[in-house]
Amino acid sequence: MSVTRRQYPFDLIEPKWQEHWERHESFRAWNPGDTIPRQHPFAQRHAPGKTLPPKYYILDMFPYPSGAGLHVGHPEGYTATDILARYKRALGLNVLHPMGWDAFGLPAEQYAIRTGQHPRKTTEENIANFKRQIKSLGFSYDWHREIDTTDPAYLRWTQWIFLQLYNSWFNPRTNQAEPIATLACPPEMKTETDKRTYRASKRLAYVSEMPVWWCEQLGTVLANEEVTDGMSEVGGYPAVRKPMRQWMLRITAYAERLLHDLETIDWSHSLKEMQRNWIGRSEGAEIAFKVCRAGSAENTDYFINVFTTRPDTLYGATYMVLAPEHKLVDQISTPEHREVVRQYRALTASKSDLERTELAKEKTGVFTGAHAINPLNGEQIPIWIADYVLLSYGTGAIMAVPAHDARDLEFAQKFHVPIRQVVQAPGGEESIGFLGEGTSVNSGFMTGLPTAEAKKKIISWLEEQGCGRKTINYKLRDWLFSRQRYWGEPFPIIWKNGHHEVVPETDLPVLPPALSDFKPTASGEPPLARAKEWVNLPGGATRETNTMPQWAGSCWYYLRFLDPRNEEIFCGRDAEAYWMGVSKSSPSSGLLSATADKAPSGVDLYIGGTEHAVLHLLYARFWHKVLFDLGHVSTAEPFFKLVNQGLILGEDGQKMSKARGNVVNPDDMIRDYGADSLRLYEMFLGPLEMVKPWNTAGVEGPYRFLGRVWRLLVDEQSETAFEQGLAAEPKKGPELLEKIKLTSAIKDVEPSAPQLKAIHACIKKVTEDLEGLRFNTAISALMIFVNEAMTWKMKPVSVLRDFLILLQPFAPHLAEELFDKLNLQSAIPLPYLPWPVHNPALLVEATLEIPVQINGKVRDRIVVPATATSQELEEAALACEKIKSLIEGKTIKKIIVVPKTLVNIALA
RNA sequence: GCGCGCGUGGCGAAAUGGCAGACGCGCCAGACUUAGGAUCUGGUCCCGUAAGGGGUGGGAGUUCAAGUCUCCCCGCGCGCACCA
Repeated sequence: MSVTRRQYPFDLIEPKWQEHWERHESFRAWNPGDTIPRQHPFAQRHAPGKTLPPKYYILDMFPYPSGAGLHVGHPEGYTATDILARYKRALGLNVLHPMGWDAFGLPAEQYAIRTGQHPRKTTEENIANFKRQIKSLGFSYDWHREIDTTDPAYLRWTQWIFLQLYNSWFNPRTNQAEPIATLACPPEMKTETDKRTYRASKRLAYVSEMPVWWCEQLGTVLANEEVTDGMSEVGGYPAVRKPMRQWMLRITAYAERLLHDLETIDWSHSLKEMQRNWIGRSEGAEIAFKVCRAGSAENTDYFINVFTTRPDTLYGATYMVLAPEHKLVDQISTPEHREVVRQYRALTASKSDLERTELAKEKTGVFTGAHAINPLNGEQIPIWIADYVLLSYGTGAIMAVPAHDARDLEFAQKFHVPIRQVVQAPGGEESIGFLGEGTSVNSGFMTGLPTAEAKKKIISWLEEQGCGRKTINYKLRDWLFSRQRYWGEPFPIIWKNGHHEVVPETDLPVLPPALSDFKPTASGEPPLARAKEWVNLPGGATRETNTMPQWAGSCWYYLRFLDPRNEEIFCGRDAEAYWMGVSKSSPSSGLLSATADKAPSGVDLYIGGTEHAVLHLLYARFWHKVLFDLGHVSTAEPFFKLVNQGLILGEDGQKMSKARGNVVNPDDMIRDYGADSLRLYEMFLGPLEMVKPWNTAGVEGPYRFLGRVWRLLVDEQSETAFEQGLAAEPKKGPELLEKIKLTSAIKDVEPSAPQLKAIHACIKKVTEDLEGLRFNTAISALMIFVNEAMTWKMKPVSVLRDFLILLQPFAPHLAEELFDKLNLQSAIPLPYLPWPVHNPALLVEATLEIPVQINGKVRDRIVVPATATSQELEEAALACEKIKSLIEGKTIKKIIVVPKTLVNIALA
């Protein structure tokens, strides 16, 4: 490829300016209290020593540095944020735009297992490659703030935050996390052991026995998705559910706040919806059913609690179902049913969650022989177990109302359980199988009430009787936080005589031990358990050998960027207050975005893919709220505005993947067209948030546009000389580049009215589009300007200067090169020059062409002075010959005049 | 099944309820040129020689006026999915 003549010498221009920015630390962001060197570009615009201008924190989702390197999807979001970062800098804001590496993770570890190379080594290589690629795109990151989650200086604070979680409990009275020391133990707890156990049960980080899939042959735990029919996907070995000691984080305590606070942040509707869905709040009631003891020798009373969103249908409950794993199954099953129950439970246990929830599966289940008493009418109803009831949701037991629940209906029909209608559907709809709200029937004191009323009434009745209460249930579960992996943060925890204790803060970081074998051990213990001398501490204590999941490092990285080299604290208080605090919009400029006017807090703009819609974004919000409660950060939410860039598909319209062979490598694009063209094309492709297919041929458009910009300013003859010189001595490129002169058509003269109009129209459109994140139409406005300016015989310097400021965020290398050649002796370097402001007066037209419609169809046009009144417009329209002939003999019903826009004549 | 989003030229796409198709790709014609896969100029929604007519997935509605608002249907994408 790449035999065509280059549009302009981007291959010389781009490295030159990248090196320039690096040498001058052009994009270094300054913290309060920093001494800003006088010669730094920032100081040329913002006098050092004075208070910093308002901040703007614009963040990318930092990448996992995989071995595959960047694909063209990465630079989509990165280019968008870079354009905005450069734009906000030009507006005079102090911009924080950092980049780092989310470098713990499974691929590095698996690669290590296969090749015996230490993950540290491959991670370092991958980071170096990612960094080279990202730098070759000319992004204005502050590389002083680069962070790496695997760096001991970073993971130390990840561990520190874990300790904050560990040392806290959630106080439901204050609805926030508080230090564990404030937790009063119940008076009956006398011994230290009791108290410790009680506190352990309340901590935000706690230990729990959890069943996980364990595969003996592979020597590792497997995810649910990796197990089919009790066999491992890989290799087909048997896998068993094995309870293992796991660390959990009490995210469920924050369910309500995580849900509610979504209303305070500016995220897309669909993203918020996904989080709401994940949290899965539903209002209903918990109802206790007493298990019949008729014929039983035991004295114990058993109660089964169910959760229902439809307590109003209690009269319609004709049976109950427990999840097969429910604790009470063994106790309540009658002797003659024990064997079938045992068999059914064994069958269920061998299935993966995936299989159990498979669609279109026939309902299965067995009768336990036991009955429960409906608290409302004393009726005895059979208790079944069935795998359509999940232990993990609600109470793991349901009251089945087949008449008004699709699943219960299916089950009841299959097993011939009675079906009793208790809700009348509105509008004569079929009532059996009706799931909506209607009117209660056959329901005692609820009969005749609409569903909402019936719910209230039954709940207060249940509460009076003491056999039920109103509850809110969440789908959200506590976060399983431990992994049996090597390449992750070790827990800062030690075990003594069966209880856990923290590693003192002063002993952080706890670094992973040196290992040569990263595989899990045969016993199911994490690989860290192999490092005996690391695990065993003096006095019989041992280290926790699980590690944290990959999410840990990304839960707080945006905070470390604020103060990345601080060794005293995870993030300095002043830095946090400045960058995360409410930004004060400058009153002098109307150009600050609407978000600034709405007084946002936290990260001002966060751009990244939808793949993190729930996991990362929910986990990070959770950690942030804990830090907020404990007084370590000043905002309740971390990311004020969040935008998801749309996926870029391959040329075939399919998702880019190695297997399909449709991956486009940015390196190739940069080699053939340059970074500026790639940046421009990525943004020109379509709206940022839309999914859109890549088309390499399409890069030609922006590439030619940049070629036109080059030719708009450069002298043809000196360029020919450059080309010839380069052909003769290719090594002298950089030197020859400096000799290229600008065209003599560029003069320091007053622009003409049309020239002013062209540039001011461009300023207006580009500015408005940047505020609205409409990069594609902003670029189109730049193209329109250049297309017109190409026809000018004389090119005023001031107009080109303004244009280059507008171009700089999009194509920074070319803009810098041409700006440099303009030789304006500007004290302020291009990236810090004030953004131009358009003058509306210059855009006013003297005359307007106004369409004249009849019944909404354009029939003619009139040219009128821009000042024409509605009356004059109407008269001019009616005076047209064409219009006259068309309305001849017809009755005019109405004439609509939209000033400066159109005239529409409605005929009867 | 439920929720959300989207359907506009050959393609990527524009369009505060007010002239549909800006800008770009591709294509066609021409200019310059030894040459063109560089550049420049013109053209390019459909039917029609034209006048004119039709046109934003389909159907209805609101409106002087609908790609845009409302309802129904069809298609595509994403998310959740036995969530009680």
